[in-house]
Amino acid sequence: MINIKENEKLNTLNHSCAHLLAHAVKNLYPNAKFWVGPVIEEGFYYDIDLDDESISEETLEKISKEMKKIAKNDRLIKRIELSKEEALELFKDDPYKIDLIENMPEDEIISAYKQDDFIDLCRGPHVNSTKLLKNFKLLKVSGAYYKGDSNNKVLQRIYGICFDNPEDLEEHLKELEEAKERDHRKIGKDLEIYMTDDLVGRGLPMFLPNGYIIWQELENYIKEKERKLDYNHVKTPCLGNVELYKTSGHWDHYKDDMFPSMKLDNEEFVLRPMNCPHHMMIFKNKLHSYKELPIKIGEIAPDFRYEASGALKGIERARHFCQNDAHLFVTLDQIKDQFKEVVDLILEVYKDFNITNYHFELSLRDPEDKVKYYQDDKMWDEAENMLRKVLNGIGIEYTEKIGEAAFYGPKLDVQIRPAVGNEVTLSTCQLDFCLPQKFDLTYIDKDGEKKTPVVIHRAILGSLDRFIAYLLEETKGALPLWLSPVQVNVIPVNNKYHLDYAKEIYELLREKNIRVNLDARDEKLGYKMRESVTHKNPYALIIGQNEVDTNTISYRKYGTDETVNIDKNEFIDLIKKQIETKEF
RNA sequence: GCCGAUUUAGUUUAGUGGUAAAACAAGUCACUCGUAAUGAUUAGAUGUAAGUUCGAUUCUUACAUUCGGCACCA
Repeated sequence: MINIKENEKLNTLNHSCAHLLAHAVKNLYPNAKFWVGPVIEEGFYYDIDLDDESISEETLEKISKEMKKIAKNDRLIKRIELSKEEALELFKDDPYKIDLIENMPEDEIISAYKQDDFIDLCRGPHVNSTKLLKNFKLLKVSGAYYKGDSNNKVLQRIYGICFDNPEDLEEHLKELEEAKERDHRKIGKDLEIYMTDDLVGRGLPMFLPNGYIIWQELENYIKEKERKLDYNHVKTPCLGNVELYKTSGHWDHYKDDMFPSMKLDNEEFVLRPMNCPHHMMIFKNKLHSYKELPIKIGEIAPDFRYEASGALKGIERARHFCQNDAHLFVTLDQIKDQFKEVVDLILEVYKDFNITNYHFELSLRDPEDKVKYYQDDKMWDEAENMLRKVLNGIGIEYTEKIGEAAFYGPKLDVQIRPAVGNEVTLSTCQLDFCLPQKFDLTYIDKDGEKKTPVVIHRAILGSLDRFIAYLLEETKGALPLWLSPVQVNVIPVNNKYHLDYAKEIYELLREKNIRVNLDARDEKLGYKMRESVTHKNPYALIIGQNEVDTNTISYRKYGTDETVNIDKNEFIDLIKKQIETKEF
């Protein structure tokens, strides 16, 4: 997908198109006031204040027509330079522009661009005529909070994109349509991976047999990796006493995002939103020597969060999800190695799944934010610097994000972009000096003194739910053999003559623990082949007279159209090997 | 949660202020078939609750769902 922002030519074009949009809106809504209209990766948008009026998708058509009309008239786009004082005078009726201008440095030369009678404050640059702005499309309209703050007024945001020729525009629109086909919500429904139901509840997806096979394979896969690294897996309850979360600090920070508490007898419980406190208590269950550290406690743990209704998205973000969670209890000296071990594990897993389209973000606190973050500057500086050092040592590229840290510590996040929508975090690794203190965790050091361990929180597959969403989108539902719900689909050519032999093959594969389906329906081969392909079964076995006569099988691999005739056992060896190596 | 849209059969979609149309899937029957759809046939639907109306699936309102964004994301 093209990145408009980073393409110099298209960036300018889209920027000018945003002005064209504003111009058209001004013509149609003389009272409209304009906030900002930046270029983004996906094109451009403009935030507009229409008082109490809001723009519907129908209105978008009208605006689009008006834009075309202006563009056709070939207006010159002229740059005007102003002093701050002049700018304030020129835009005196527009509080949004005043806001922008007032935040500019005193001596800056302020520029504005004029086309016809429409003038807008802008740094530029722009194309020099509106006639170049022909190949655009207004994509969507939405509300957006002024300055991104949900306490502020909602402005109307219109998104669009502009190209310099109609072919590219059409190509882009086609790509957007194709992305919808890749959406895990569509694939998840088509391939019966998961379902939802209003009666069960909003944001509570249920994994169907196909989905749960993928789930179990992933669970086995990651647990095996973790066992090799001396993780110990535990199983803890999905709810906990409110006091547990008051102790950790989560209650103060997140109580509104948790399912409300339940009071019973003399206790008050909540469904747990994360697992750290439970694992802290497991560490605390007995006295530890420095010799035991690092202690690694892992769990495939179900969590519950009362996500805002607008945030829900299939199995990518739901109100119930299952984390591939672990907490590493380490000494100060071990942080570096253990953190590196986690990052290496992430990289190894990504290689196994052929995940290449991701980037690292180092999420730091915002030192100005005295509410969200646990207040201990020394602790934070120490943790953040240590992370930087480790990351630079490993030599991975990352971008620093201020104000994105957890309340208890900085973290390294791995971000990926789903088929539709915003970037999401897939994996995370967090450094925490805070919770061990709050829970008063200790170990006995070499010198016989009690010391507080440091905790590394980490999730490699993130949540299994989200990871499956990602896999479905990346593979378009054509999962690798080892993850496929049905690995081999056996199709007799003619039930009357070939069903017995097909059954024999079916049983043989089943005995070898291969997930096999026998399509014994009284249908034509073509019909059953078609279904095998639309269900994205990795292998279709064709069993007809040739195969019966020679005691062989014929297979067709998904994505190819050639049929291979092969000995039964040879075929079993072939796919067994593919499954074992987890070929992707 | 906010702004906007959305909701018709198991699924995908059509349509209407007066009997709701189709495809696929499902059932039955016939066909006995070599690599993406054999034919016939049967059954199956207007999210919920109010309102307007002689009459509402269609219009209005509320609620719910889903979608596109915004905000949020331990």
